[in-house]
Amino acid sequence: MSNPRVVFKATDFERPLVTVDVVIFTVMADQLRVLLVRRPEGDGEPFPARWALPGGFVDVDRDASLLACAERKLRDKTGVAAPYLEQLGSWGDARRDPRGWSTTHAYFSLIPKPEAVDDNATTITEWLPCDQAARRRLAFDHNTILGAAIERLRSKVEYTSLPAFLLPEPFTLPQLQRVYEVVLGRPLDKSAFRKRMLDADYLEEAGMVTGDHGRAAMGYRLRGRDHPTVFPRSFKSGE
Amino acid sequence: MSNPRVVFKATDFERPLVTVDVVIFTVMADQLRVLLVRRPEGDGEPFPARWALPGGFVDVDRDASLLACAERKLRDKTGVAAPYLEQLGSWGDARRDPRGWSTTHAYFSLIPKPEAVDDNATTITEWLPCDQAARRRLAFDHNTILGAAIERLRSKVEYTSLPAFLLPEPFTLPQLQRVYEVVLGRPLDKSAFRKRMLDADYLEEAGMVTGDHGRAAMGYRLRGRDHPTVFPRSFKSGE
DNA sequence: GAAATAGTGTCTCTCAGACAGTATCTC
DNA sequence: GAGATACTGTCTGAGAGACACTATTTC
Repeated sequence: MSNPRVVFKATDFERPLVTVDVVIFTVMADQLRVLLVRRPEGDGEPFPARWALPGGFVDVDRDASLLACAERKLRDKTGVAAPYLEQLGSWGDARRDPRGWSTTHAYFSLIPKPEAVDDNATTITEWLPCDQAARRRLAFDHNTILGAAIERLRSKVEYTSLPAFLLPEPFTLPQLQRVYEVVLGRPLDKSAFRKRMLDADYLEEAGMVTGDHGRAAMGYRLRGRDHPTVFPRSFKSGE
Repeated sequence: MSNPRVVFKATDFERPLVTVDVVIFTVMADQLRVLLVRRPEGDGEPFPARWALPGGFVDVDRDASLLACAERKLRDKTGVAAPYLEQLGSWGDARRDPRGWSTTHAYFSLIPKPEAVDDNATTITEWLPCDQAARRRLAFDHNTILGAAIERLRSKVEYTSLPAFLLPEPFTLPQLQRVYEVVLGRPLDKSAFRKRMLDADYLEEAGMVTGDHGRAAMGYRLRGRDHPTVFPRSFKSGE
């Protein structure tokens, strides 16, 4: 469908680069950790050998949508297929990537501690404690993105069931409370915690689980794995 | 910088289209309204003559960043330079634009009722009550985006000072309460409302304002126009 | 003074946190 | 039974909503 007149078409604009990055959190050894990958050192690669968030270009032939692209990248790096995956935001400007005006669509994901470190030989990856990762000088503007992800996570943990996605099912309430405490960085009252979790009615019993010592505990499963539950109030009013 | 070897460079990927759309809210005549623009009818234009959110392609030569691009589009359509502008999210897939795989970075903005409808002759615009706009069949996936914006706004109004950005300064507490009620679609208790607003300490007195009838009221200004204030709790616990 | 609007005081109920007590498991 | 962990009950204090009351303005 060629146009005989000389017309400036909107699609003739020079197009920015389009990428997707995923901030993947888990809890290992009572620490909140994030997955980083090492940038390749090939010719013309930006930020060679720097640590970065997993991500890359949208492939218009393979990816039906941005979300599908994020899912693909998550699957490639962790093997996890049905995680909690939420959009974090987008960043784009002329200078974040030396190859040109570029945009990234950042997602953030919560997964249970991966069984085996799915050692995809092509990339070097590392599960780094969040605070350490935030202090490293990452590639691109990934410090900004990671910072936003941590902030969003910490904030949402105050009033949502998000931490449940960091645990393998079934999990017990004490285990869940521990995860909340790890992410928030402060202890919570057991009684108040249990009241909130059970009143919210987002858990379903899944039989008793016996630990190493002490009394056995009830195991729970999420009632809906697609959306987190929002609690009516925050922990520690006002704080 | 040509490379003698035949190397597939990442930047050789086919690039999606990159656009920015802005959902601009205001309150007029005790109604929450959103700005829509009519799509042009030129040759090859998608969704000719349909209503759409204001937006368009990122111009890599003019726009330093996505935010700057959104600010430009807002300024062009409303003349407002320093509004409340927040990123809403991004959408992108192979089918939302007939011209090809496209992405949009959506922002949402709150502005006081514009003085004069800045009738930029080049585009037809309309301030449409939100609910009506949401029922129209808009161009692209703009119904989805508008829906997300309304949901985000309504949700944030429950626990933030966002509605203050919908009013010209100085405003009185009764005026502010009216805006809250308009956006939330339900009445609020005067006493509780005032306590919340004043306790949050985000307003600064700006002299008495006398209305048409009745007692004069204290006028207020926002202490910080950059970030909204988050209240410790929501209106109507739990609801 | 009446009408209209702005602003305050008080009561009550709910709910989250504190914390102590009870239950059940392993050794 | 001791130690460890899971779970529950009760008290208390803070805070939001309901609602009635007071204050200040115009006519």
